[in-house]
Amino acid sequence: MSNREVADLLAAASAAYKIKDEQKNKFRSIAYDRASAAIEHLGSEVKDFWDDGKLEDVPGIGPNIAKHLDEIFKTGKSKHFNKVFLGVPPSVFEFLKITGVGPKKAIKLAKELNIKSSKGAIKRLSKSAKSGKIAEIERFGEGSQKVIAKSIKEHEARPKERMLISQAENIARDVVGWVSENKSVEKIEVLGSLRRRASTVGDIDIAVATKNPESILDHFIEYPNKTRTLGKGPHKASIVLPNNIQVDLMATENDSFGSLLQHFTGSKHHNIALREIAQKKGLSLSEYGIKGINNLKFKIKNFKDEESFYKSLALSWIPPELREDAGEIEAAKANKLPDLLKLSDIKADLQIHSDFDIETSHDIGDSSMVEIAKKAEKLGYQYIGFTEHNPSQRGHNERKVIELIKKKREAINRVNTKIKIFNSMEVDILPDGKLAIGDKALGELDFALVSIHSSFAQSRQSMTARVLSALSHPKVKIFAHPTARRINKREGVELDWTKIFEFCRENNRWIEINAEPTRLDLPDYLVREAVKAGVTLTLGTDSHHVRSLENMRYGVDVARRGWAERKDIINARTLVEFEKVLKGGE
DNA sequence: GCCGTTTTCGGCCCGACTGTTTTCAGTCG
Repeated sequence: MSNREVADLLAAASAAYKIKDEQKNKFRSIAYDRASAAIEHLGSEVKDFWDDGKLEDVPGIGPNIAKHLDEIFKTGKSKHFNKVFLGVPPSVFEFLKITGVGPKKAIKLAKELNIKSSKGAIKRLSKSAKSGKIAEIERFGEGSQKVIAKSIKEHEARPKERMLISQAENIARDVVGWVSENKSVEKIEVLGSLRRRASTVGDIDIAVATKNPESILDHFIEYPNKTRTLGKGPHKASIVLPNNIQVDLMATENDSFGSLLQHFTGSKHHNIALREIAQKKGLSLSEYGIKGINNLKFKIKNFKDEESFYKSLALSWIPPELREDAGEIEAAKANKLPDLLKLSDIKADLQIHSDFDIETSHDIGDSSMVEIAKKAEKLGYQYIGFTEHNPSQRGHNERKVIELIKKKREAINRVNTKIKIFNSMEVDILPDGKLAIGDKALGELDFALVSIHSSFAQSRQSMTARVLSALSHPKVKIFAHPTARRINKREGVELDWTKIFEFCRENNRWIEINAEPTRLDLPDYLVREAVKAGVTLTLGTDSHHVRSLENMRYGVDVARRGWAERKDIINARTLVEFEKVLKGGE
């Protein structure tokens, strides 16, 4: 069972408790919700925790939930959950997928409309909305009926998919441009997961400092590209853009903008953890500031910036990338936050494809070596690696491959540049773990990257053996886009990361953080594990065009979210240092 | 059902917005 499936199961149990218990035991429902969220945000597989008998190490999972999950992992069934779901029509869990419908409304709809089966439940609900039956239900009405009909349409049109960070940036830039046309904007910032630099973004959150929130919100909901307005109050409004993209805007006075930044940046779990800390100190936290819980004389305290906000809780300022309630609050308390990698630390790009025709069966780049070298100089790099794909296996014996590599070296030598260019190559890891070019050809390279481009579905065990076999060759230094995932398109391969990380640490192999926005691979949660394991990482843009060299910042985002510091990154080292490691390696 | 730097019992984050009523429950972030 995947983390997603376990999280869904626990969330369904939470909903079932809400329906059955009424107010009697609402904290049990909350506990299941928290356990569900904990697993959803868990870095590693919850099944691995179970394998090690450490389910209760997951915060939010206690003896009871652990016992129930144990039964599921062992037998695939659970008497407990069957009992929890008993008496709740399966249609309810379909209805919960619709925005605006929670457990209470879902059960009412199921009962009053007599829709019990999950099969076709949403279709039948849609019919009931059209025939006006929903409006007849007590405490529903014409308004609710309309909203439900609209939400069903959106649900059916496109299941909500998270955007790539690069897409979200573009959309946010447009909306910010529009809102900024209003003259009462004093400050405007994009917050939420985009500010935390998450690899994918769900909703776009924008905060505005202003003396006139009403005028801002009125202007905001007139955004020309919107498909509808979800809601609008005195401080907040939400609109929907094409492809079901939601944009939330919140406006406040300048003197509490710091609190607003903090609140709207999240993450939700980070904020909840902060509020729990505040509560123990007799304080209450909100987007408006901090106030006393039982002390009416204690006036709300405003914060102009985030530093003073965190300081008032005896915490050092926490970089947004770390705000996931994954240990950053404890580290801030102990003044032990990492000194995160910065874009300006990067001295090289170690995955670039030029237009040199290496006669590969994969794709080649669009830009010349000269263009790329010039751009790299502009970015302040000291060295780069050209890593075109290996020549196609068909029609190239080793002699021909060597010829091509030599020809490429001559081309590199003709580039007039101050930076050092390494003659490298991205070599396929074949299904059996062998490399796509021979030993002598590999010997001609300065170093090689290896990566998986076929047979993605191998078992964890054989995939791990396959990769370790490829990494064992002395010329291989980099394991590129290691999970081979394509965001929203292809899941990553299964690997025993503990073994991979250990091998790389012991044998001086570097694991890539591929900065291409559709990959961002190694993913942030595995970067965190790699850093903990003492593995050295490398950043590469996988550029096939000169302008993609700018994507390096997305790779830096991922590194930062994985708590990586300058010392963890090979291409944050100077050329002299890099060459020393390259030689000393093997 | 979970959890502990005042607790193994007694708490459990905070506020906005909507629709339906007329003071609030439900949902969301």
